Amino acid sequence: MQQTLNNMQQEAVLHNEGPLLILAGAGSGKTRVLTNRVAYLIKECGVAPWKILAITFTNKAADEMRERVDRIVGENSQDVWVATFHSTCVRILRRYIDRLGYTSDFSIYDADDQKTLLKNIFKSLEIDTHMLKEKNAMRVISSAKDELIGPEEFSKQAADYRDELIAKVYMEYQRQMKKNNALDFDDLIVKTVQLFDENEDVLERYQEKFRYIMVDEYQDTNNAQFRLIELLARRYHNICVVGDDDQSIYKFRGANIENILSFEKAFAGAKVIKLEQNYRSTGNILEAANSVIMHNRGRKEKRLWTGREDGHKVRLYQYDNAYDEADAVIHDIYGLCQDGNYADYAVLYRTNAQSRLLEERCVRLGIPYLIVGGVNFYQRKEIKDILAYLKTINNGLDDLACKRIINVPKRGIGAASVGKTEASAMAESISFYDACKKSGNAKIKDFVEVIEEYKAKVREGMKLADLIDSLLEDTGYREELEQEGEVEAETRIENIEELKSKAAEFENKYSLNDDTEQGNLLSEFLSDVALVADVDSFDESVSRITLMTLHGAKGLEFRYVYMTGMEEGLFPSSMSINSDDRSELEEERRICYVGITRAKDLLTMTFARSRTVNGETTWSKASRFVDEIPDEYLEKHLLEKNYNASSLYEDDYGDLDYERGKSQSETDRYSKGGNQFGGFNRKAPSTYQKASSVAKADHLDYGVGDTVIHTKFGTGTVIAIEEGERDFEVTVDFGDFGTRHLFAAFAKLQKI
DNA sequence: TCGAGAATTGTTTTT
DNA sequence: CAATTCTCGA
Repeated sequence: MQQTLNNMQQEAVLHNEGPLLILAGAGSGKTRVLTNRVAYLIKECGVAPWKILAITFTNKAADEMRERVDRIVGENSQDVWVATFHSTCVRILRRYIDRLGYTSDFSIYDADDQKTLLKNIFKSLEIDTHMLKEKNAMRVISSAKDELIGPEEFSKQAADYRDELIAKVYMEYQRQMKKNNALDFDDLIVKTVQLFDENEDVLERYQEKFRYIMVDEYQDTNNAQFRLIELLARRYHNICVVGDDDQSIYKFRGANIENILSFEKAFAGAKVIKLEQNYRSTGNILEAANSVIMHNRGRKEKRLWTGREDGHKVRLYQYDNAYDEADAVIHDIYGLCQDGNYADYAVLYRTNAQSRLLEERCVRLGIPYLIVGGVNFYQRKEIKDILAYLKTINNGLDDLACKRIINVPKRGIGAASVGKTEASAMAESISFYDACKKSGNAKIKDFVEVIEEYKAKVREGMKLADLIDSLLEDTGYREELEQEGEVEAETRIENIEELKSKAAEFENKYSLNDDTEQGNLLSEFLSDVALVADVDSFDESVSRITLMTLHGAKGLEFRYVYMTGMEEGLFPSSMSINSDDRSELEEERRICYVGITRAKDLLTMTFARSRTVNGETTWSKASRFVDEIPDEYLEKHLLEKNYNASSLYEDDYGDLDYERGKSQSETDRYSKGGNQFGGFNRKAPSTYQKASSVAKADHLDYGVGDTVIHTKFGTGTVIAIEEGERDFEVTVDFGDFGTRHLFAAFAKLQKI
C-alpha cells in the first residue's frame, strides 16, 4: 500500500461535511480512505469519537477498521461506533424494542430456525409443499422485508393465488416470531426502521449521536438498509458512503445498485469522488479484470489503472475432469510455494460444493488449508443445542429453542407429549415453555425444573463457561455424546469446549466495556454469536491455503489466486444463462470481476471438460468470461483435443499425458476407502515447478513396514517410501481411511 | 418412542 | 451423489 494518499483519496478525506459518495474501484485503498477520514475528523476537526458511526458489511471488516483507526488515532478511538448493519440494529433494539412490543431479551433466528418455523406454519395452514416450497416462501418473504413491505401490504399487493398463499404464511410467520419474541436477520433492519419511524424521540437521539456516518461496501445495501441510514443522516447530512457498482454481488439478497444513483437524489448536493488507481494488482491482472467487466452495460463508466508492473500473464489451464483440476491446482501451489507461506494462496470457486475435491487433495498431500464458508461453527448441531438451552433460559418465549432441546438429550419426551403441551399452550395462548410449567407430565416437570434452576444460576451471576459446563453434566448431554462414541463425539466435545472459551472471552470483554447501550450478558452473548459469519474468524496470519467461494473473497486480497471451475453452466451458472433477465448474467460477471481483482501477483484460472454435478457427469466448455479476456493477457494451457459430443464413446483419452485407469468409472470413484482416486501417479502437470528442498528432511525416522500415526488419519502402516526431488513421498495404509500418498514434510508422521 | 432403511429432493451466492 | 426427510416395525 502506498505511503501517502493520492489526490483523489486526499480529497475524500478532507471533505468532512455534507454528503459524499466515493466510487472506489477494487484495490483503490478505500479502507485507507475511510480510516484516514475518521482520524481526520477526530484529530483535525475536533469531532468527538462517539459521534462517529462506521458501518461495514462483515464483523471482520469492522474489526479490521477498528484496528486501523486505533493505530492512527490511538486513545479514545474505541468510542467510535464501528459495526455491521445487523449488530448496529441489535444494539439499538436491545435498548428500545419494548416500544414495538418485544422485550429486550429477544432471540435472533438464523436460516435454520426460520425454516423450522416455516415448516410448522405450513403444517398448521395445511399447505401442500408441492404447491409452494418453504424455501421459496422464505425467499419471497425475505425480499419483501428488504423492501420494507410488511405482511399487510404484501397481502394487498398479492397478484395471484400463490402470492395470497405466501401472504398468509408471511402474516402467520410474523405473528409467531412476535409470539416467540424473536427476530430474523431481516427483521433486525426492518424493526429498527419501524422504531425510528414511529418514535421521533428515539430517532432524534441517534441522529444526534451519529453526527458523522460512514458506510462501507455501499453497493451491497438493500432498500431497508438504505432507508435506515437515510433516516439517521437526514438531520446533519454528514454521510459518506463508499462503494463500487462493479462489485455489487448480493442482488439475490436485495442489494440494489440503484442505491448508488438514489444517493445523489436523497442527499442533494452530494459530492462524488472516483478512485480509479489500483494499488493491488499487476497490469495483466487488472487488464483482464477491465476487459471482463467492460461487457456489462449497467455500470458507471470507469477504468482502473495501476502503477505496478505488467507481471506474469493470467494463466489459463484446462483439465479433463474436476479431479485433475483439483489435483493440479493443489500441486501447483505446493510447487510454487517455496517459502512455505501458504497464506498467500487462495483457491476460489462459485459454489461451496466444489470445495470437497480441493479439500481432499489438500488432506492427501498434507498441505494446510482452511475452508471458509459452508457450515458455520455456530450452526453445528451440538452448538445449536447448547445455544437453544441458553435461549430457553434467557427468553422463555422462544418456543423454537425450547422445543429443540426438550428431548435433547433423550428424556423420553416424544412427539406425542410435545404435541399435547403445544395444544395446551395454544388453547391458553401462552408460550410453550409456560405450558411445560403447567404440564402434569413428570418428565416434562423434570425438564422445567432444570431450566428454572439455571435461570436462578444466571441471576446469581454464574459465569457463562461454568454455566455451559454444568449444563453439560446436569442434563446428561455430555454423557449421551460420549456413549455415541468415538471420533464423532470427540470433535463435538471439542466444539463445545471451543464455545466455552468463546463465552469466557466474551464475558471478559463484556465486563471491561462500560457502554451504556449494553443489556444483559446472556442476551448480548447470544446475539453476538448469532451475527457471526464464517469469514469473520478467517485469520490470514496462519500459513494455510484459503478455500472459499468467490462471494466469500470479497474485500480480501491474496498474492496468488486460483479461480477454479471456469465453465459455462457453473460460472456463469446455468440459472443465469437461462434467465431472460440479462442482469443476472451481469451479476455473474461482477462476481468474476471481484474474483480477478483479489489477485495481487498471479492469477490462475482453471476449468475442466467434465465434472460431476448432482451425481451426474456434465461436460462443459470454458466460461464466456475467459473468452472475454484478450489473448495478450493470457497464457493458455489447453488440452490438445477438444471434447465434442460425437466422441463421447470413443477412446478420448489416448492423447493425454497420463493413464486413465480402467476401473475408474464415474460411479466407483466415490466408493469409500482405498486409493481409488486416479491420476495421482501421472506425470506432474507442466506447472509443477522444479522442486527445491526447503522442507525436505535428510532422512526419515521410519521405514517401510513401520506403524506411524497421522493427525487426521490415525495409525497406519508404511507401504512404500519414494525419495522425490523435493521431499520423500510416503505411501501409508491407514485402514479405514485407505491408502494415502503423503509428502513427509507436511504429513508429520510419527513412528509408534 | 425411536431407530434403521427408504424415499425424496436439490444447487448459486450469505449478513 | 449426499443430505435431509419420511415411514414403518419393534
